Amino acid sequence: MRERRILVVEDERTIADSIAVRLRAEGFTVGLAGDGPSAVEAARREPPDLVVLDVMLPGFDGLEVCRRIQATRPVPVLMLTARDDENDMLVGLAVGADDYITKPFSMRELAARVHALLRRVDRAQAVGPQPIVLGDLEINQAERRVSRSGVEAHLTPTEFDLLVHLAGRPRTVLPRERLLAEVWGWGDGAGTRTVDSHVKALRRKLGADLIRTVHGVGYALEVRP
Amino acid sequence: MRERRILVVEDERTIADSIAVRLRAEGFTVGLAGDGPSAVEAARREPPDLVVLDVMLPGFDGLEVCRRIQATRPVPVLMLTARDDENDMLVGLAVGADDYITKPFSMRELAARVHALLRRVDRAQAVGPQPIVLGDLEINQAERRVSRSGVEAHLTPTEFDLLVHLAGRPRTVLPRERLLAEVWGWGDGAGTRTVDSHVKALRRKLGADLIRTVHGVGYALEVRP
DNA sequence: ATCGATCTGCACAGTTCGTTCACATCGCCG
DNA sequence: CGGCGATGTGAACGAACTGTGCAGATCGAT
Repeated sequence: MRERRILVVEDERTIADSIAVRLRAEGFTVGLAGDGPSAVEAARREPPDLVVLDVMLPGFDGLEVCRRIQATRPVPVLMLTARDDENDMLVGLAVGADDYITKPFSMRELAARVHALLRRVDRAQAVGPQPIVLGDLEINQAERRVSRSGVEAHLTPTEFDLLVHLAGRPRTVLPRERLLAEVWGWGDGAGTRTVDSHVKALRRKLGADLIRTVHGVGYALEVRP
Repeated sequence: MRERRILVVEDERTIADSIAVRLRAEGFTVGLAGDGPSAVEAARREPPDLVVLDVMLPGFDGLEVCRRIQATRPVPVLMLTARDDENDMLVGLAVGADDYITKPFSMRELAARVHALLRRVDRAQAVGPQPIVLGDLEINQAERRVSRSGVEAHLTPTEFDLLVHLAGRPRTVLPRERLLAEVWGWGDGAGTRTVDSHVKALRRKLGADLIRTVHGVGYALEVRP
């Protein structure tokens, strides 16, 4: 994985340093900013993968920073709020923060939140072929392996591709034509039962309840814990 | 991308016009409302993609407007608040606003916020299109699932499409001919009882009080909390 | 070229769905 | 209150859709 850059926006030097030390120990590259304007400037100069942001800041406040940073490019934001200040939290989440943590907090907790946030974003962006986990279904794209409830199933190439496409939009009903277009690359496969055949194969190998058929439309992958 | 509709609710004519001009220049379709009731009416008639809402309004206040508009369909709301009135801002966010901006503000700033909000919403929808929520009725188009008061009902394709059309204009009476045209694509279905049959099926599956019949005209979907 | 695995499309069967019909009710209006 | 047209109701028929098994075609490896 490529290097991760985190921008820490915090005016209290002690806290800022503690955070920086801990995050560097976790393998991140850390940038620091002590006020609003320099935070925005830093974010623009070197776009971070995540921002740790104190709501109480000199210059203009953290919410404003959050908005301005998000204005140029969507980036996950972890907000630091005063204890019990539910207002800050509410407003923060409203203007685009993705998570928050109340002072005082432990560095261990902060690091955990940071990792969790990055993981969430990674999954959302589906950048790398990291294993997809949907309930009891596990799909390892890199190894082209699939298992359900820990039991591995042998899938043919087409079956695997079809499953991955269904898993890409879990629970969503995908019309046959769309599957034919995306998996098979057919512009028009009207009147073909090919999709059905492969769905049947998937059901036989992974369980009949995995794929829901929506009459007159198509199929959807169910997610069951 | 499809055309974006923005509803501006603002009683001061000068400000409203300035906003409209700017947003139109940005490529949006802009609707205007000068008071609470007409705002709610306008939102129902032509559901906007975003609402710019002044908290100070004649009729009933902006918060009430916000609640009523959101009651039918979740839509991002950008609130205009008086300077330093933190109460307005907090309450606004509590009732469903997604961002706020304090007067006075520049049109450039407003446009930036609008774009940022729409981007955020898009990102959220990329993960999963939000279900339509109308009172105790919930319609998930992507999954083609419908539930009322948390109880899921199995709908046939036609029933689902009909319901979605009715839900698109809640409380509005839709004539049979129009439903036949939009759902069935029939130019002329005079003398047919098809609509009635499917309405009956919907009532049986989702409750008799969901759809109101207007004698001699057609049907309307009711919204009850 | 041969073999095995896989893919595709078809025929058949079972199921679901849509439409219409006949009849019962309802609502409007004089 | 009585009649007429509109609507609710249940059943039934045919049409459309999907599940299933299978055979031929295709592809890649030996």
